[in-house]
Parts: sequence; C-alpha cells; structure tokens
Amino acid sequence: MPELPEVETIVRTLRPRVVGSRILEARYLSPLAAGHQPEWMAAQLAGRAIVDLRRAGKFLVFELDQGFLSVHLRMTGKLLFDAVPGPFARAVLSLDAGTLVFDDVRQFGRFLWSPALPSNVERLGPEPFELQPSEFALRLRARRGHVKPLLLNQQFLGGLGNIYVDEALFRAAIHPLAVASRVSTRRAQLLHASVVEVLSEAIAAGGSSISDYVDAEGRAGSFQRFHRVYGREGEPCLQCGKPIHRIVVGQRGTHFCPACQKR
DNA sequence: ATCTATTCCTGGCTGC
DNA sequence: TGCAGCCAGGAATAGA
Repeated sequence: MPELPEVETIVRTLRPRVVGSRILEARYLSPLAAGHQPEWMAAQLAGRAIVDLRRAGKFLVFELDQGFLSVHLRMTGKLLFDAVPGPFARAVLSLDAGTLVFDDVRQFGRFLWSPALPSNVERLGPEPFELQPSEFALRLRARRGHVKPLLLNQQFLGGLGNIYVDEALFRAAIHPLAVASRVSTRRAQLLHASVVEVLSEAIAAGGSSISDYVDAEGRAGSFQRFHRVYGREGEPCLQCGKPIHRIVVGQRGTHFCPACQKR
C-alpha cells in the first residue's frame, strides 16, 4: 500500500522520464479511475504538456500546461513507465517520451484531471519533513482523539498510512490508543522525530513492498524487511522479546508491543 | 466541531 | 478439489 515513502520513490523514478514531455493520447480502460467521466477526462489530458511532477502527501500531482493530473494509488495502484498494459491497467497515457500505465487491481485509486488543484490536495496537512518538532507537538496536543487515527488523518499530517504510523508509534514508545492531548511535549517531539526517521529510512530503502507495491520501473522496495511491528503479530518484540499484538483501531489493523508501548 | 461507522473494490486466503 | 465467505484498508460520505 503506497504511503509517503512509496509515492516519493515513484515520483523520483518518474520525474526525469516525464517532465517536459507531452501527452499525445489518454485512454481510460475503467471509468472508475476517471471518477465516471472517462471520455471528458481523456479529452482534457490529450495534448497537454507535463510541466512538473511532485508529491503532495500520498498524491502524485502532475502540473500540466493547463490544469493538473492528480493520482492517488490507494491500496493497489501502480504507475508504470514503459510497461505493457496488463489486465488491471485502468488508464494509459501515450507520451512523446514513452507510455505511462496506471494499473490498479482493486480500483480504489484515481487518475483525475482538474482545472485547478483538487480540494483534497489543497486540504492536506503539513508534510512531516517541513514541520518543526515544536509545531508538531503543539498540533498534536491540541487534539482530543487517539494518536493513531489522528496520524492517519491527512488533514492533520500529509502522507502517513497504516504501516508507518504503527512503526513510528513503536519507535516513540507510544500506545496507538494514547490520547493526543495527554502526550507530553517531550514525547510528542520524540514522535515527530520517529516519523521523520522511519520515513527517511523507508525512502532510502525504496519503500515497503508487502504485496503489490513497485516503483515506476517495476522495482520492489525493501523496507518491509525492517518493519519492527507491522505484520509481526505474535512474533517477538525486537526490543523486549514479548509477542507483538494486533488490535483494531479505527477499523485498521494495528500492531504494537504492549510492553514497550504503555497506554 | 469532532469523532465513528459505512461504503467502495477484488485477488488471495481460510475452512468446510 | 471446489467454492463460499471473509480479509486487506485510504478516504469520501453519512450519521452521532
């Protein structure tokens, strides 16, 4: 499931291939990918030049000479450069520089043109790397809910998903059900440092490949080998040796060490 | 204003 | 071996 490190890896592999190129033709193979208006979207994309490509939270934002192409990969989405469209290809851009395939088995992902930056991109919270620890602590402590759902809230902080939230909370020794306003300033700053650390390490490893994720060149990441809690239910905690627990928090599978992460 | 539950999707896995 | 039923979960939406 692509989160900030995976999307960042895709952007880095894709940017030199597509920025400066032109879209010759756009085709949607599934209307869902276009939000049920495939013909109109395809017509808007055709002929556009790609001026820039950047990441915003978990979105890939292609800045065009007219409007934007915003892509969200959700669970199983992939953006593949110069790949042959497979059975799960949902959209294909023919560029003068090559072919860009949007592949998505489960069809949660979106590949949308809009005249202005979409509101869900506009509303994104700050990027973890651009936030000072003190600002992060202030924002966190101003909220009354549980920390895990808050970290998953894209309006609070842009880019974290289920894997990296569990990993960051473990590193900061914070229970996923801890109440945000009751986390000490010191520990909130430690949490920010843990978020930045785990995201940086994951980017350096090319992201985590659990089942579907690959970058734009089709390469898997390797950070899944360094997960300390995610997907390790029943296995010994790397810090204390007691078994990792899995609970459900906000309808999400949540992995933590009850001994190291006290509530 | 804030938080919680539901919905969308389908390949792969579990269990009978 | 076959198949029904469940599971994964990000984010929009509806409801409390």
